[in-house]
Amino acid sequence: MRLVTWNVNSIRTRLDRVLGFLDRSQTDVLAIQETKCRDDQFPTQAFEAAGYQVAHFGLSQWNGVAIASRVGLDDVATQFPDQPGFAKAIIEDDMDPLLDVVPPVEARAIGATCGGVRVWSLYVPHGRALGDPHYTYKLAWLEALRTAAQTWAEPRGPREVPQRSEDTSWGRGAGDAVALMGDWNVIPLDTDVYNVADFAGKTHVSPPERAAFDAFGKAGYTELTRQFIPEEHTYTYWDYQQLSFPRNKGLRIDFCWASPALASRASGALIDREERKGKGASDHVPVIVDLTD
DNA sequence: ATGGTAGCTGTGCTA
Repeated sequence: MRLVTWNVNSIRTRLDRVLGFLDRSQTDVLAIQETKCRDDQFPTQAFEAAGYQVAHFGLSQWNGVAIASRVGLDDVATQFPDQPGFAKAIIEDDMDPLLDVVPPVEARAIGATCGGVRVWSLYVPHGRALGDPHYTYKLAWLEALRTAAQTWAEPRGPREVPQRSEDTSWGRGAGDAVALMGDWNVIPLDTDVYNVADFAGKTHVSPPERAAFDAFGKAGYTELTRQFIPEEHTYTYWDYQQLSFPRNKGLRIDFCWASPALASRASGALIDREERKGKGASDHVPVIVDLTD
């Protein structure tokens, strides 16, 4: 089975390129970020015509996440447990604080079960600047996700031991097969950026962000693209500005953390750098993970 | 020389 994550930077602008990719890539499940539209604006029919079921969560022109699958799509969730919201949105949306003091959850996470794998399409908050409220939000968001992910990876209780011999998942000794895929907006290693000195004092490389990212590893997850693509200066994103792609001034910020039950099935990973070329490219490229059946 | 790109029901915000 082939899983892919891709920040498309507007699904409506990128629809032809996304459908073209699906047509030639043998993708079974595509986790999409930054659809930049509401649910009623999402091109569901185009995906269905291509043979994919699709679930989308979008509230405005910002963020927006989706999962497209040709191996089933069940039990859709549009937020993870205790996912923080962002307080600034209360002010901007002119909501009555007496009626709703809880910051609204943004459209940054969607989960669905596809072909037996619990897939999450995740768009981690950017952070904007060290000390910005959005930076605090980013760290809280990652911590809440890690807490939830840890429970998903735990071995299941005795009552959930499968009774049917053909269900081999229990034999792997771990919980659900979970794929946490998306744009993590964290540069985990100094060698994941063209020149780390340019990021001094900025987001994406700060020790708290890197610790929040590495915490998934401490929770038992494996980052599959690192496992199969250890080469330094291998990027998944290039800014639109200043000829970043021709100059290969990129960042590695799109990843797939796999629970133990999923990691044991991983057979390879690819970063489709070709998708950054030509007119109308997203600033991110598809990141591909392959699993044995 | 403080620019530059792209997308969004946008005259600014987000990345």
